[in-house]
Amino acid sequence: MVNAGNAKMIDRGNTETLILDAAMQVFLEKGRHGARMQEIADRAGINKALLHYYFRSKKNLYAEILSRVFRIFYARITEAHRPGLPFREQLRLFIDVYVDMLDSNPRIPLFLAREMSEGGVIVSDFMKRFQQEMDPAVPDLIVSAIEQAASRGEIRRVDPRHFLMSMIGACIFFFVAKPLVLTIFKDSGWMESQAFVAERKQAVFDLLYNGLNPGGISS
Amino acid sequence: MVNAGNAKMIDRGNTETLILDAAMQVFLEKGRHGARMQEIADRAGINKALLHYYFRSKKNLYAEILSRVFRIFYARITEAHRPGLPFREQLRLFIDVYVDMLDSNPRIPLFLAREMSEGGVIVSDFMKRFQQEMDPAVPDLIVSAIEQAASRGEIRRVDPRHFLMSMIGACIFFFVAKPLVLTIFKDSGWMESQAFVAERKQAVFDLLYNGLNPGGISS
DNA sequence: GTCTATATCTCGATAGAC
DNA sequence: GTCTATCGAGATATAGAC
Repeated sequence: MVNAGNAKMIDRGNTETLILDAAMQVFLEKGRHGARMQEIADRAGINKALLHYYFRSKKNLYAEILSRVFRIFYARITEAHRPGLPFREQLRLFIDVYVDMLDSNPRIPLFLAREMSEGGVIVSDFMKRFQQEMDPAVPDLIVSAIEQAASRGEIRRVDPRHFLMSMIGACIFFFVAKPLVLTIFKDSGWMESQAFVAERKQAVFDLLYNGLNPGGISS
Repeated sequence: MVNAGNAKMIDRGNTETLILDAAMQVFLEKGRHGARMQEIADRAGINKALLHYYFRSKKNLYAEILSRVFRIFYARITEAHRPGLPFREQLRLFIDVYVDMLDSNPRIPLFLAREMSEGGVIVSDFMKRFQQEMDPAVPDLIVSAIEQAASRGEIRRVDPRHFLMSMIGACIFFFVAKPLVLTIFKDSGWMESQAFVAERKQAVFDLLYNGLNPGGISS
């Protein structure tokens, strides 16, 4: 029997990976409380008992997934930083990478939002750890990029922290509130179109970079 | 016994109101699935059975609360529209009212975000109904305010829909991601301070209004 | 209308065979 | 390691007295 190991070839790698993949799907869709261990087992093609064999509890499994999601999230952001770039291009790159990530993982921001609404302690813990391990941390890099650009006179002087919050908010909002936004602008075809994401990026970039124009208005 | 009615005076109004108030608190804190009927009953000072007497099921009660929250949300936005104002002041007023609302109801955006992550169908339905009932609807008012300002040359020409998304995102982000943001900028005192909200409003206004500057850059 | 008591059900977790 | 069968906690919902 040459094909004796066939069944095993389907779960390339081990059962643990199967579980993690299934758990990620379900937790992303249903959230921490909405997710059902039964459904995770089903999607992994195993049974509930095995879940508890590998991960002691649902809580453990969830923490594992949260860590995974956060790592994806954080890794992508890190890629978006190119130290040598002029701020203009740095900003464009950041928005590009960030929005693309959201577009190909549309459940991540919702997942994190749900986590936030339950206190956000776990995510904040990961963030703290990442900030310590990776030195300098990503937010600090962005902050200093803004400060340097202001010193060079490329942009006006702003509080980098406020700018960061505004930028991320502008990038993320659509993906969190999509159903609502779709209702508001009845023209559903627009937002579903291939061109929309590119358009969105451009609009955000224009607004923000223009907003940093040193020849700007006094408030 | 002159005071025979004393007990009733505590629940000013009827039991239904007591329940709704308690339910709103609990649902806002714990969300649809995290909320417990027992806790709602406790906070209302009654027992579980009575909840089901007034509202047939938890789902019903939740829908009632969702409607309530959305009405608050929508009503505040409506107030922020003054047709005659120059766009600059209109924008400032909008940000002011919106951020104030978020600041005094910090759980609302998280609550709505959670709802979104479960599909957002109910909220979208409310939105649809509101848009039909109130004519013209709030989003349309803002959109046309932007278009008129562009026609007058007060601001550059932008897609009002994109601007709206960016603006709301910039206003709302901090309130949704607060725990995470607090971790990122370790300086906790800053964000807890009395001045922070005013500072945040100003930063968003500056960035956005500057971003609409007609003498802006080409992208 | 309001209460106590309880039915019914769902789900996470465990026991124990293989 | 993986399965079947089941326990037990905790939740919504209902029955029925007052």
